[in-house]
Amino acid sequence: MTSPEPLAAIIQVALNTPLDRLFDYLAPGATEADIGRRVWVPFGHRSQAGVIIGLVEHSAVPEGQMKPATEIDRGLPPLPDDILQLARFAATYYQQPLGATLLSLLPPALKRQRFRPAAPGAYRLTEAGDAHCQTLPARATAQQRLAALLRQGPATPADLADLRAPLRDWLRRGYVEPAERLAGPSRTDAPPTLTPAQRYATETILAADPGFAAWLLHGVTGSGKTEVYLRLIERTLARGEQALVLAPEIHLTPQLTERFQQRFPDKRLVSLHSGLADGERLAGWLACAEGHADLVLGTRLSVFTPLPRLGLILVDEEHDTSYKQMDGLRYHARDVAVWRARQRGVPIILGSATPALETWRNAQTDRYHLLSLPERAHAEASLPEIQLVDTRTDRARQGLSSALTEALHATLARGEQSLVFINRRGFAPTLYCQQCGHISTCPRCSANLVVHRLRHGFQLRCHHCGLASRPPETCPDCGGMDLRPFGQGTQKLEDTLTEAFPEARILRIDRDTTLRKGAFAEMREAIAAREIDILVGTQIVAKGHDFPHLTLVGVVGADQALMSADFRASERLFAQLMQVAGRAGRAGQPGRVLIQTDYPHHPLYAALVAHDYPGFAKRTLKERREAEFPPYVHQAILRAEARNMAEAMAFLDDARNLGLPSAGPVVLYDPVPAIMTRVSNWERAQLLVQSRSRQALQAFLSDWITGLRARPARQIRWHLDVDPLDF
DNA sequence: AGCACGCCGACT
DNA sequence: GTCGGCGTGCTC
Repeated sequence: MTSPEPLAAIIQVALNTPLDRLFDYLAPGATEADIGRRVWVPFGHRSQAGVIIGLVEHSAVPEGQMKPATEIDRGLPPLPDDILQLARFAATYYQQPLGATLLSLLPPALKRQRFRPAAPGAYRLTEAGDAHCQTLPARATAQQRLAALLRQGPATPADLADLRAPLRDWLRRGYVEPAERLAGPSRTDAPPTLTPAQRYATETILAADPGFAAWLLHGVTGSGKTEVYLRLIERTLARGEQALVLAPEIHLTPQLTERFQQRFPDKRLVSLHSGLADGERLAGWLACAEGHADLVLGTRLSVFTPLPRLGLILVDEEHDTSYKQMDGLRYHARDVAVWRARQRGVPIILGSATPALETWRNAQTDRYHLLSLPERAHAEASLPEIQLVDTRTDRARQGLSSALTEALHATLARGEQSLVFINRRGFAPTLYCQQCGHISTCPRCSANLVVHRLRHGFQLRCHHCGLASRPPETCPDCGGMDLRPFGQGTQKLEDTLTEAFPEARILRIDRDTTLRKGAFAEMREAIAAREIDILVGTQIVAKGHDFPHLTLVGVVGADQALMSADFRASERLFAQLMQVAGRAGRAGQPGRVLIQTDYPHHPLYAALVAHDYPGFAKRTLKERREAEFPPYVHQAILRAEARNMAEAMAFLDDARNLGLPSAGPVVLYDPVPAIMTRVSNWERAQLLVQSRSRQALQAFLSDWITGLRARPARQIRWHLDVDPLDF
């Protein structure tokens, strides 16, 4: 009992290298308690941060080769066992080395030797602190002043500038804790009354057996999914547990954060996303890991945050493709979240108006429990009326049909707001020679150059490699003088609208106008303040923002996606149109949606007009089953890039031959050039691998990748994408 | 992935 | 005679 733990001489360290193995270091004095801790070790010719994964007494590494670890960081809490397990799962499932996985889920600040969490925005008294204040002797003048300040509510570091010594002492003794922000004017509005569907969903989940269960909350836009989340979180917090809420985009989190903080003013809320400065992100992460934070709201990366008291996981807009990481560890945060919920034995709720078909099928086969919110939460807000404008008869001029133009006029006349949605930024998608039909293409990519308008003049830009150039004066092919922008982009549509509605205040929202930090928030405020009549925007405006005065949505250029070679394009289009349609008409005003199309009889549009997601899903799933596509099979893609296509294809041919003997039930298709054949002068090819059995695929992949990594791949860049979302 | 070692062309 | 090109090989 009192005997010291045996002195483990050797630690196994995970490091950020592409080498899929651990490295042993001498660390006299290391104990089991150091597992999960950061450690600094000499590696090759420099020093690296690693994570201690295990302790051993003997190593296969020859004695003379083993180096001593430089320093174990015992100042921070170690990564808890469940996070190590979660990382192990993700590394195995997504075929990424454990070291690279672990170090990518650590806040970046922890990978540097010197780091400092940002000072919190404010401090506040804890319950213990409150009690302590009652018993303060009168002569403890500094503490008396501190108590007086803090008992009025949270105080900022500036307020407490001359009280830093007692503050530090109180922090250490747990009388004071960091507060994420000053509690705003504490709104004590009674929570809204639940609709019957909301009440049913809430009560069903609350009444369920404790432990893991996955719920799909399928609710049309405006049906009040967030209110259901809030009720579930309320109970989680009341039990002293932590809730983890994932949201797809940084832009979306401020709105949610505000709403959550207002509802739970005395709880500590942390928001985590990659837009934070390293210090802020570390501070938030530590608050979670140390159990001080009650509610975590974050983008996909926050699924890996240590949470000792985790009691509930929510994934909002679970179908959103930004949950899938597109490089490095190519994980899907929703899927990792489900695994984590099961591991921790807590419920998880996936919310969406248009669930991913994978998720919908899981609900159909009872792996997930389905709960539906079929109506909008406000009795007076009915679903928007979706109409198709047949652009074969009502020809669009400069992108606008007469039906849409009239509707915009009428909306403007009523003093209400409109949104024109077009998923193409820039001025026009191509520059076209009237004489010979030449279209300007990127010299480095197999893509057309997009025309952008600058303050003076035009620019050609490649949306894939970033190349920007001046438009040629004459056609490079035939010398023709008549080069014209062809087609519609947000900028041109903005011009067209300005001309057609000179009296309207028009605002364009796309990635180009929201690059500046805070720009998006300003625009949102301008819209809320009714300083804008017509919005023009890309998908960035489609996602989850409430614009209460918006009653008309026009959709331009949607047909584009119907032509895509990607089998998921129609699923994405349906979700996107449903989402943008949901922007129309919320608080009591009916909404109207006009979609311009050359294919008014396409079944996708028919389902959309009927607000019939289940019908769309049923039909699409049937097609997927017949074509042997996900979710009926599981896929992985081996992608290769080389300076020329032959090399990329040769690498994949070779990889295929390597895999064939052990493929078993796994099908290896022939390598093919990627849809985007060339990007930044790298030619790309891919090899699709699939199986009905996820286990069989997993087993195959791990051997295959090990074999692939073992062979030299000169001049080839390659990676494996498990459960790829695009091709 | 880094980063150094290593063996062949144009420069003070 | 050297600086440096990036091929190849290693990292406890």
